[in-house]
Amino acid sequence: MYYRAMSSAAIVKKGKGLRFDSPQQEAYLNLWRTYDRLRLHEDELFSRYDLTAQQYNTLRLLQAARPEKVPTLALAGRLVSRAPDITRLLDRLSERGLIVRERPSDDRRTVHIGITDSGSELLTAMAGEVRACHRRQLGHLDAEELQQLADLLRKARQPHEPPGGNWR
Amino acid sequence: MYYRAMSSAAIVKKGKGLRFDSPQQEAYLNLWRTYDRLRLHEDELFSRYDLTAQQYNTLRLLQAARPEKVPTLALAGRLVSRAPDITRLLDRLSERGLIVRERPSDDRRTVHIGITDSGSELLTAMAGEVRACHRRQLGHLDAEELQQLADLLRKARQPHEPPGGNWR
DNA sequence: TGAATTAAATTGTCTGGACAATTTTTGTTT
DNA sequence: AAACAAAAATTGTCCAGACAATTTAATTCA
Repeated sequence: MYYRAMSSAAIVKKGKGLRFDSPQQEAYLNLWRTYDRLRLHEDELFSRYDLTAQQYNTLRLLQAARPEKVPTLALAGRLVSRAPDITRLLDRLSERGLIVRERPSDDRRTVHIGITDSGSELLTAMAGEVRACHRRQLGHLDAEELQQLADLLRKARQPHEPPGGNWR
Repeated sequence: MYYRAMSSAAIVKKGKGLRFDSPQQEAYLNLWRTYDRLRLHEDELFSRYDLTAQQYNTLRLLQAARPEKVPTLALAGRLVSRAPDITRLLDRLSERGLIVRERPSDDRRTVHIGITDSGSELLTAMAGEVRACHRRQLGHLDAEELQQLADLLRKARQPHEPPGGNWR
């Protein structure tokens, strides 16, 4: 009786810190906050190279696909974060000579994207700093914790991945 | 010898899926992707009420502080995501009558923010849907997994929290 | 074959986020 | 007390994200 009458907010209450309405909300807000905090490190690094995290990620995917080229839509599907603005993102990389676009004659609807030598060299030049950044972000967790975290995160988003997704 | 000569990328390689340069990168990219996927649910809900997640979070914090009012800077520090634009965020909420601003006469530098009845009513009206949203996001994890996830996330960001932070 | 449908990318437009610079008020120092 | 420094908020400006609408090309099918 008492329990049923209790507001749901009370369930997670203990001590006198911040409260959450449910364990799901607690997990989600922690996810948000943690992402936001760790992102600051990446942003600082990438902005020194005039890149956004999304742009770097794009270059990284193109590098992994090399020497193949990747259709725009396939690329968009593999990006970490949704990209309704993929065309202009590619415009910016293209203007700097980091990628090339090419319309195949057999299907002129699609555009295939490849990384240029200049793009590859940029990634190589950044590699050390990127690794150092990830160590600053999460170097204080041991191998088992990192594994657990990655596994839990995969499980958390698993129902929300599109059916034929390349993530997973 | 062989191990040292191996490229760091190879360490995480196995099978033929996507590769990561390091366990830290793997964890971080999973964090990013998972946040991005789960965020879509919230965004859909909040946008139906013409709110951003950040705005909703602001109202939620003000509600929790009620009937106290909260100085702008203290509010900014408790928000999930960094808010360099706090003034205009509050402008938008204020124009809709969801919050009130007040300049205390003893320190006219600060502005104290409070939620209005109208703001409270909005939160109440949304409460059910918000809970349902969180269940859709993470309802497939059991209590132990949610706890583990939240704990790991807290530990992951712990070195990156500001010293006197209200988050933690 | 020609019309309708679908696929893929691009463009227009608005809003919010980032960051530097500025204003207003208070505190401090000699 | 005047000058300077610090705190808090606001404003200006630029850029990326969201989302709808449009264009271009390929496929289907009647």
